[in-house]
Amino acid sequence: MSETWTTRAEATLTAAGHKRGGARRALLELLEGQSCALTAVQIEDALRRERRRVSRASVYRILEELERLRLVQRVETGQAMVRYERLRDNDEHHHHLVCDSCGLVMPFSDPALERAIDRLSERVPLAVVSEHEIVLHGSCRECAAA
Amino acid sequence: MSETWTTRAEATLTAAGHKRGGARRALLELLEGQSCALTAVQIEDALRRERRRVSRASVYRILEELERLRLVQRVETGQAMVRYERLRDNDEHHHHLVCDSCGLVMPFSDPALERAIDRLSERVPLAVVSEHEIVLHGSCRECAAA
DNA sequence: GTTCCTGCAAAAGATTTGCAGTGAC
DNA sequence: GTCACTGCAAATCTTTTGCAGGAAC
Repeated sequence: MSETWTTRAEATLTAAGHKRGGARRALLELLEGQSCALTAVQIEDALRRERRRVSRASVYRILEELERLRLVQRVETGQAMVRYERLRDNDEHHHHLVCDSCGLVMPFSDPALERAIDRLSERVPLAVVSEHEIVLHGSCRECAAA
Repeated sequence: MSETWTTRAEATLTAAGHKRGGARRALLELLEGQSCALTAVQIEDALRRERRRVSRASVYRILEELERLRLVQRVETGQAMVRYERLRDNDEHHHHLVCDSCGLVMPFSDPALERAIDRLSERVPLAVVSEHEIVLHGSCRECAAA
């Protein structure tokens, strides 16, 4: 990738008529470095740890706008809180495994599954399929051993 | 199917040490007849329409217990409210399509996709995969035409 | 100077819990 | 008689909104 996600995000935001802001900048940089989805509270805590305190309201407002611009994707894992992660290019697109005992969330990806979804998307009673989300629930190795 | 889901559910509940109760009975019968997932509020409203008023607290408590006993499955569609539906046999197992414009939720099923998930489940870093959930987002035909 | 950005506090929703009375076994 | 079931009201928790001051352009 010749440009980072953050760079692209800032360009998209500018094109959409947004000005720059410190809170949003901090949030973009945080999301850039994440390998998997975080909740709003986790994001707030992570930023606080970096001494870049951002109010919860701003976290939600920024995430909402990033989602609208298709820069961020919501992930629902059945844990009462929505998670967010940056929308990835196809080649690093992933889905999620959830351990229902301890709440651990892990990413996974599977080309065969993506192909099955792509083929399916043509045959389904939606005019447009813009996104898909797959979550596998179960027990992680640690919890299963316990 | 030689026994209904409701019959099986009541047997499971009895085996788990539960007594009978009117609210739960009404809820089981309602879920039996549904073709797709409902929110707790929709369940409460549907029961009220049948003159079988059940308090919201009971709806949630009953659904929670039914989920624990694997009689009901939660479905998250990114609409701020969790949906619930009875857990179906493999041959009527389905997933969900969501129209992000109007909120319509529709079921779909696809054997090829299920096979891909089954194969995948063997290779994934979870000791046990108990369930999976697939949601496709997009625009329904009506919203896309408008 | 105008419009966007942000934090704070309050509000809004969905879901859960405490308690007291009723009902099943 | 005991323990489960239920409704009501209150509490909890996540997410959203209103407002006022500050910053970007």
